[in-house]
Amino acid sequence: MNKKSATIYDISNKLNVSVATVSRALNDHPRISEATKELVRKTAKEMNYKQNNLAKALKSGETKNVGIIVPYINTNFFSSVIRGIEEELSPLGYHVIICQSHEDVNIEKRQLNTLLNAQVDGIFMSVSKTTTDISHIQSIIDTSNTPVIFFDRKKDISGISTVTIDDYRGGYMATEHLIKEGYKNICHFAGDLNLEIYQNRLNGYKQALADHHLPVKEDNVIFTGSSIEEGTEAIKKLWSKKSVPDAIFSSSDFAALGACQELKKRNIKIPQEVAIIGFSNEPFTQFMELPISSVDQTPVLMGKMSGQVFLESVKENGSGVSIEKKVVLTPQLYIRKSSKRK
Amino acid sequence: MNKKSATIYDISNKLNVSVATVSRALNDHPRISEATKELVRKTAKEMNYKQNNLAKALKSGETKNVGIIVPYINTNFFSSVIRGIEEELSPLGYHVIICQSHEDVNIEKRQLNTLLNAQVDGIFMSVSKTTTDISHIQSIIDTSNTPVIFFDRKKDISGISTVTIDDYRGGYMATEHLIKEGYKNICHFAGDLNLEIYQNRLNGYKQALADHHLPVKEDNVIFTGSSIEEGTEAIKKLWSKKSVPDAIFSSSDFAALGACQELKKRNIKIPQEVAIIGFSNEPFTQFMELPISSVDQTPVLMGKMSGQVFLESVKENGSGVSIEKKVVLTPQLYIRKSSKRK
DNA sequence: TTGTAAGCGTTATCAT
DNA sequence: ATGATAACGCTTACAA
Repeated sequence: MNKKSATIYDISNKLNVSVATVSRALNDHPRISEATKELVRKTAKEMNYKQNNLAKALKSGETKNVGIIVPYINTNFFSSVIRGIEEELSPLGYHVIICQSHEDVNIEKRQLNTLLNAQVDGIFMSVSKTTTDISHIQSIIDTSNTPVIFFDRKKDISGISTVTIDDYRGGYMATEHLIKEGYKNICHFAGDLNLEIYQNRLNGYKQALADHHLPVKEDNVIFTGSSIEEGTEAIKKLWSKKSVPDAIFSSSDFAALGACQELKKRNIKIPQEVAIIGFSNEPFTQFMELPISSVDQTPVLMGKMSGQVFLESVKENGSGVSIEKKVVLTPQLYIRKSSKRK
Repeated sequence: MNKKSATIYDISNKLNVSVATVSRALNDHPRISEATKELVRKTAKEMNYKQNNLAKALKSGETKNVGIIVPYINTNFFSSVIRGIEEELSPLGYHVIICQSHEDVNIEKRQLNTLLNAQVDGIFMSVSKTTTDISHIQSIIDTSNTPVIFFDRKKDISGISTVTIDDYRGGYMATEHLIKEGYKNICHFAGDLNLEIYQNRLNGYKQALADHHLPVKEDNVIFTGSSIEEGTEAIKKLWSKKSVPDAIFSSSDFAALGACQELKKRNIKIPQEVAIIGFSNEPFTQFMELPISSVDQTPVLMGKMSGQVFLESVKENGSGVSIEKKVVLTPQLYIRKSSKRK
């Protein structure tokens, strides 16, 4: 059995018509008689003909593939964004290629090149924590027509569209919620300020305090990563001081979880003595015996919007113009037991 | 600025050498002088030459893309398997294309065709719950050389390699653990028996009971899906009967969680009155205030092994032979508070 | 060591 | 309505 699939030449030979006719018939070209169309389609099916997309792509320049670069794929947030992109683009015949940067700017750089090399029609990315120099991304804009779309973790590069949530507002909402519940000495677990998202959450936190005439103490801002351990460490550090906070707004759900665990160990009651609210609305936050309040980033929607922005820029590319889009989604506050005193 | 990227013809023109020489120089062909190689490489860089992989793929028949079909991407298990595959294959220049079947055999069928159409070098898949008829998969084997690898949720098709965990053993281990902790009336939340994995877990459960001379009661097997709600429903059903179980082995962590919540509502103490153990070792199981025991499926390893099996079959394809591989991984028991009475 | 030219499977531009 | 042929960008057997 020969597993090499049939080409339009094979059909052309069998039917004694030219390849051009076969190609046109298969593409439902208007100036081909219905009779030959029918005949070609029939024999194509008989011969188990499969169109070679590679050849088509080589001609058209479109691969119908898009690339996505994320730090890691197996977190709820990123896999949900990917799901959104896939669901938006798949019905239009696009395929989604996934790459992980492992939070390493050098890998990110390599993945970017390899995607470009794979001739993708567009690239979606969330930059790594170690991405400070952005020349590798800038150069894509300068040297290729491949549209790049940042989602969530963006950098300011002219010509690149972005889809983000309003992290400032998320920080503001979370903090204001704590204030309204009567907490007065609210501290913040801040993330890596190299990323705008963490800067914005921090700024939202500060502004909410200021707007409600509460002092903004630099001592109340603890820099932590996104791990459980760093959450417990932060509590140890805070509780070694003279004055302890009565609420925590953490920019990471995992750090919030670590804080919960450490507070429990110290027999400190949540939310009576200390309130906690996290960020990302990771699935586990709602499953806990003491469910943790959190700010949802609507990741699937973020993916879908990113897909739409890409489609628009593909359309524009044809018409010569290219407009930079900035989509900002509204975060959703999920208030649970960990921050409800009233 | 012209963003159309340079080809080997452009280099060939500029240097007054043939395209063949350029191609060979770029591919480090042994019979090209070091001088010209150097020259070609230099000007290639200057002209910002990027190899067109499409053209290369059209010639070679290899796209260096592989496809993955999973029910959903945004669960810990599947995204972790994907991560494993990506990490194994990415260093060899492969790209990973993701598709979701949404547990629908018709979508699965379409995705399969579209991947084949995209000329992927291999396909990894975990079949959907609704996949009973497998002719669409069988036909790939018959009509193409594209290797297919099943992971986790497999079907018995000759010629297809599989990477799974020993679900039978997983079920046996979990049940035996409960028995050794002194539980005697153990029930099982079984999944959709259309999938082998759930059949095997059920069989492992039954055998463990039999081996320890405990009665296997059909009443103690409740069929549930993988949701929290179905877990709570199962408890309601069980506790409406005259005799209630003192332990639950759930084939799903989510159903186990639902059970925990419902038992707690009824003031039934875990693990004193009832023990619970789940399956999959979802992240949330360890974060809970009452951590749930579970059986880990080593998903990242499963992905890596799948990648290796694929690489082997690519190698074999060249040599004409094709050996069907069956990799079976050992599940890991994670014993936590929810099932420790002693 | 380097050049010529065919071929991978399509689509599109001319003709007819 | 259909055919001949060039082109997409690359690799490679055959020549020189």
